[in-house]
Amino acid sequence: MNDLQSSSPQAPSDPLIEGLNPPQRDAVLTTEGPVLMLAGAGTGKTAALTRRLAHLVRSRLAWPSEILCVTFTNKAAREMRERVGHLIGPAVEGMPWLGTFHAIAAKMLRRHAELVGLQPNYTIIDTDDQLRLLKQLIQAEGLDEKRWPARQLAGCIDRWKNRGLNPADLDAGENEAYANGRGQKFYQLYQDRLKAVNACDFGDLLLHMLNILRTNREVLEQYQQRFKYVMVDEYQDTNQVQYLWLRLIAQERKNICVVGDDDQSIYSWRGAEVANILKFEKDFPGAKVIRLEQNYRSTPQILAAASGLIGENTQRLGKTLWTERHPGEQVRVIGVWDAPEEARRVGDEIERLERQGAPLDQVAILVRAQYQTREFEDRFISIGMKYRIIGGFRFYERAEIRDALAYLRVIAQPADDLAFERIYNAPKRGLGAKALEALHTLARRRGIPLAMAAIEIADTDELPARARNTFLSLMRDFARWRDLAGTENPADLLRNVLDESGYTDALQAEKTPEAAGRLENLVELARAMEEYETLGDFLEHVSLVMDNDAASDEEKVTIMTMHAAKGLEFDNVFLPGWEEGVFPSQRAMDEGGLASLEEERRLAYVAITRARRKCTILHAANRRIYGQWTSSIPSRFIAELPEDHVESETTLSGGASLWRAQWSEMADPFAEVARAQPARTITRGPGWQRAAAREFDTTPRKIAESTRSAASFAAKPRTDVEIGSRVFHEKFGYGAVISQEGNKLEIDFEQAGRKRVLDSFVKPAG
DNA sequence: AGCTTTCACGTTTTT
DNA sequence: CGTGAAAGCT
Repeated sequence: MNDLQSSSPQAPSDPLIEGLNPPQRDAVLTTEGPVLMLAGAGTGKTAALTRRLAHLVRSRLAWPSEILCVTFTNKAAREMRERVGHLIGPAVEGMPWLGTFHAIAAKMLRRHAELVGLQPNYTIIDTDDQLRLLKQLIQAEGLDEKRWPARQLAGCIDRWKNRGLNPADLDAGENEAYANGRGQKFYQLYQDRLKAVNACDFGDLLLHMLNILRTNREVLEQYQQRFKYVMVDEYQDTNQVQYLWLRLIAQERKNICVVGDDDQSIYSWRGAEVANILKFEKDFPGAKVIRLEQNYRSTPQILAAASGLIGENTQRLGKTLWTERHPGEQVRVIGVWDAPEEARRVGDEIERLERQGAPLDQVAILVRAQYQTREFEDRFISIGMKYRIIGGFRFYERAEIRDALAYLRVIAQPADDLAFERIYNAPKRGLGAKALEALHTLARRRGIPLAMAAIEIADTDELPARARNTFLSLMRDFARWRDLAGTENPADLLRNVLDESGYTDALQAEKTPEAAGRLENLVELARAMEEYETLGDFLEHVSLVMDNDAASDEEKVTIMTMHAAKGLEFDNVFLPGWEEGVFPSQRAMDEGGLASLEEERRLAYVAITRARRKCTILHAANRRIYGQWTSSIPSRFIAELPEDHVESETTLSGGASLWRAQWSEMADPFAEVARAQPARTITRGPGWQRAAAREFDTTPRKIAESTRSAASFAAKPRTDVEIGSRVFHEKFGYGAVISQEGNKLEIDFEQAGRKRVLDSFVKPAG
């Protein structure tokens, strides 16, 4: 991001530290001993980190293969590799230990698999497989899966693994977390089952390695010797296993440099422990703490707003960000009547930016929850604004891709029952639940994998002959493909498998647009396989490394969650939905109390600091949540923004009085404050703060008349339209009224089709 | 065996 | 309101 930064007068001799500010140089040159680099948002931490790595190699302190460098995401690892490559050239190829925690742990585990009862070609299963497996176990134990959902169990197991706990390590309390004290039992059953099918889940990669390092002195010493230097990015996101794992490896040489920002810790809900960064100095006594506080990204106005907000948090190491950039514009806060207006408003603003020549790929809308994206999507489609939504399904999560991978998994590893179950009847071969049941029974009795049972069942009279023959011929196909895997490259193997299994034919027979898309995806998958030598190589990459942030060449507005935006930056950032209950999220606060509130605040901080030039925050008085119109008051985070750096505006003129009236009906403490304010300002200030301090219940509540929409408060139902009458609507044109409910009309438009609209938007026609 | 209807449920997400 | 997954129906 900021490779070339304004440098201080004295010219450094080493080009690696040229252009770095003093703390950054310090971080690069302090190679020995523990280092904690506290790097605020936009302070050039990646520049410091990559140059430090390059410095270690260039000055011959370590060979590239002697440096362990861990990141959280593949994207970060890729970026790091690329940037280090620019600095040290092809030597970067010799860095096998630069990667994500999971990729590195998986690589280590391949070497020591037998120590935890696995074979080196173990399969890495994803959450989907994990859930299916757990469901089977729950059913097999005769539990009601509704009462004790597999999701819940999966959540428990994940949390235990994140904390480095094996089944035997659970205490009674933990055991209670699932099905009245059967947590441990199910955890154990699950681990046994995984071992039986020679598989690992994501959590296992780290936990198995930790177990190995804990119990095998030679293995531990081997890694302690090898890694002369350890570096960790986004240290505030490490969970307990990762922490323990790092500590074991680094505790001998103590050359560990961690980089992070406690203010940007937003993943505690998936096991990250801010405590790890807070206690680093205790874990590694004598650690040198380096603060990167010069921000190269945002304007002082944006920075001040964000700093003021995060200052409300109590548990922090504390940093003071500063910048040399020009002041810029204040953060703007806009209040609107409802969510559609919010989307309209953002659309208008972006169109204005566009007219001023701002590139659309420098505009982002960051939301708290995925459902908020729809409103913008709808609006942008109707005004023809180019946009892309980040998130949702990843390439390898699509059904057809997973099916294809399942075929490959059974080829590579016949014991992979989960993969077998996925494709034994895909495409449809007339094998159903009872056929699978028979296989399971046989497999269990003989202690063999399903794929093997599918062959042996031919010699029994368990199933109709037709089903037995189908199994047998399928297994003959697999035998042939397995041979093929030895000679052909993975891509061609896949093409053969898809054709010969009938998978391609089945999709072609569908003749739907979706099926066509699926076929394309499969072609794409085969193409992606071209670069891999062996099937095993490919399978490892697909489960750990394959992501698809499809880089689009077109200029589009980006819509994504605040979480997904971490690490990114945009000239213009829009932050909609800043209302109590939405952001901070009600659910988070219900579950985690004050700690969660602080995490939500950190999320707000992350969101604001994504903006380089202009940050616009919006809040709506009404929004539909789960189909129910819900009224909310502005987020407390808005009140926490320092006033001097904020410019407020509301479009609630006529509507505002209604809005306030609505709140006063409910004896809301803010109603008074709101009424006391001039119409064009947002309700905040001392009154707001006081009210907030009293912990008033700010849960969004259902509007009194549940049958009427919130918008119905804006006007009484109209009497000048009736069923069947012809009306005109600004956007949809002419249409006939089908029904009237409150002030909502259902209209059959001549052009736009059937729609539900507010009666205030239509005029009687002719 | 496969399709339809009903019912519950509903952040954030990487590997 | 929409979606997804489990029972019910043909």
